[in-house]
Amino acid sequence: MAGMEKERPIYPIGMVQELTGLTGRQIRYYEQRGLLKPARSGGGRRLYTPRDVRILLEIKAALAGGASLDALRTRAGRQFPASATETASLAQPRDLEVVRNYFQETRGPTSVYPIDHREQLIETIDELRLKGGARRVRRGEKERGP
DNA sequence: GTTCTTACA
DNA sequence: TGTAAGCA
Repeated sequence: MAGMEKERPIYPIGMVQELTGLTGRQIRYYEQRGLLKPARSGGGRRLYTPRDVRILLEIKAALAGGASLDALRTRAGRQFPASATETASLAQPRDLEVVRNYFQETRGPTSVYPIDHREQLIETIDELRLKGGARRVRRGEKERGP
């Protein structure tokens, strides 16, 4: 069945860094914050599944869109990430373009990201942008950095 | 050589 | 978050 592929823990953190473009520090930090729980090898090494990689990419995109780790952690408690709609909803209306741009232009890291999911995400974002109207960023409002 | 934990700028 | 130290 679709979505029932084997998700064996196989990637060492170094590989995950290459796949996501995140630093080991960030990856471990997100785990510390409860967004991930990778398996461990006998020697204590972290082993990530393809799903873990997707989750990290979701986090990266959501964070770029202005979402907070706490907001993401709330979702993680259940079945993070879930859907494209949910990912898009994590971003602030004014930052939807940032998230959309990420999924639209990102190359390497998305080699492990389901293309259909990405396209669905972009469509969802476009819908939200239209529905939410062309809300503009208020001048003087605090910006979020990486 | 790679990853891990802890700690500090 | 980055980086360094000291291990496994």
